[in-house]
Amino acid sequence: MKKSPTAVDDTSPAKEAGSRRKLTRAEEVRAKLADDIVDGKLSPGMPLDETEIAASYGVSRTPLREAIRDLAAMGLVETRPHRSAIVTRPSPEHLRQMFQVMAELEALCASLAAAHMSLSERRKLETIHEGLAQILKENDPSHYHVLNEKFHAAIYAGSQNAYLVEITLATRRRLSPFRRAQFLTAGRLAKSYKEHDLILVAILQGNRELAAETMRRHILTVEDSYEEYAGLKVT
Amino acid sequence: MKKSPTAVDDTSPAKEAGSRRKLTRAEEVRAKLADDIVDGKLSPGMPLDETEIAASYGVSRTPLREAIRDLAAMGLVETRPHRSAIVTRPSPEHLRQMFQVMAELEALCASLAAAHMSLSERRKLETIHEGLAQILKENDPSHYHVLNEKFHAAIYAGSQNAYLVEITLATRRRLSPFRRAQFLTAGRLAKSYKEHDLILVAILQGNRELAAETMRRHILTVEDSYEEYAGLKVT
DNA sequence: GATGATTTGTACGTATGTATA
DNA sequence: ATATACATACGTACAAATCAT
Repeated sequence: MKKSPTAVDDTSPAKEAGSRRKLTRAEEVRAKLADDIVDGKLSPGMPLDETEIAASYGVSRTPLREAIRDLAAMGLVETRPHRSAIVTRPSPEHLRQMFQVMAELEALCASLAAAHMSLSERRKLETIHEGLAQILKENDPSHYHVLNEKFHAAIYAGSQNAYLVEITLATRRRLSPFRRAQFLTAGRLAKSYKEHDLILVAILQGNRELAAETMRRHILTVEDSYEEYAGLKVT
Repeated sequence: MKKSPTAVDDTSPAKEAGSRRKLTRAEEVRAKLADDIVDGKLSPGMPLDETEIAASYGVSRTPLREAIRDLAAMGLVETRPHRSAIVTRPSPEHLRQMFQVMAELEALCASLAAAHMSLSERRKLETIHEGLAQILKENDPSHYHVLNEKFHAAIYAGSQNAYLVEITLATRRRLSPFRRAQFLTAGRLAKSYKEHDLILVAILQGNRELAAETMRRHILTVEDSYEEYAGLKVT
């Protein structure tokens, strides 16, 4: 596991759990580029020169082009014929819309999880939450981020709906470049943990409405936090 | 407009409204393959031989491979390294999950539309609905289908959320191969129209909850209708 | 289980379209 | 506006992996 800490897994369209089959060059390059975009090493708006990048990864342009096409389908880059692909730079309005949908998707996950999560899944979620409490004490944003992803992923899985998990993760990945800074704003760590606590309780109680509502609020708070950091907020 | 009646538009990842720029070969082939899958000319499980299909379309394997990769990202085909891509054949369980998510996405669209639809959008929706009434009299399933798509698309647009529109349309496209037969079941046309009527009224009244609930029911009824037709239903 | 046939994955050269002087 | 430079789109050849016998 030498992936970057901020990497969102499941870069593949159709993914099997632990299958460690040999990757094609196109898949390798796609994974690397996706990570670089998700954790901000490639900034929104930046053009991706095929020849240049292919050379830098030591592959020909063919697999690189396939990788870029996948990234375009994921929404991470935008392509137009005969022009370089560029890292997606959504307008503030489009970003707002994506956060709104993200909030609803996660709320739906939470609601379904409250209804259908298995006992072992509930225990696992609690364990992750306790881990977050530990990290909170040490005030370590980067470690918090990793476990935070797991907390949310555990709730997605609890929905017992693979398709919902798929589109929720895909949306999360698209938003990742714009959520990175969230834990840098003052006191966000502690607030996030408290929100998680409310969500966890609601899910464990099997209260679907409450789970949905607390999760929705949690996500929209993340958006606020980003806007605050990025200086987009009017407030 | 010589596209097949059942074709779901917006095959492109990033689409501009009326931009009629010259398509690349990869885009042309992708559009054709997507249509063929969506309206069932290519059956789930069928392998797509690259050499064969490339020859049949008169293009080389390079653009064809790019097209297949896009289809894989859309979920219309499944690919595994060094194996032929096959038209996606979801399990009954996975199909159920997709319909569940579809119902929630459309319900969200309807809810947001009830809150935010513009006056001209409302009028357009009414016009479409009246067109459906006309077609209903003539009992013409194929024409009903075309306008039915427009009815739903109009509601998506009314949500004022481009990202929601994007993923809802994408989900609809993925489900299309499994919804084709819905209007063949007895009386489905008339029932569908009545459901639309309830949805329309709720939206025009600005009743978000009711709009969501009537839409959710409508979609799940479509699923039932498919299952009935496909013989999957236990009832 | 090994070997040949078949199909996919990759490299590279040329054609074509875009941007800029 | 025309031409030139440059990046992408596509075709073809070969390598590598799968499958069929």
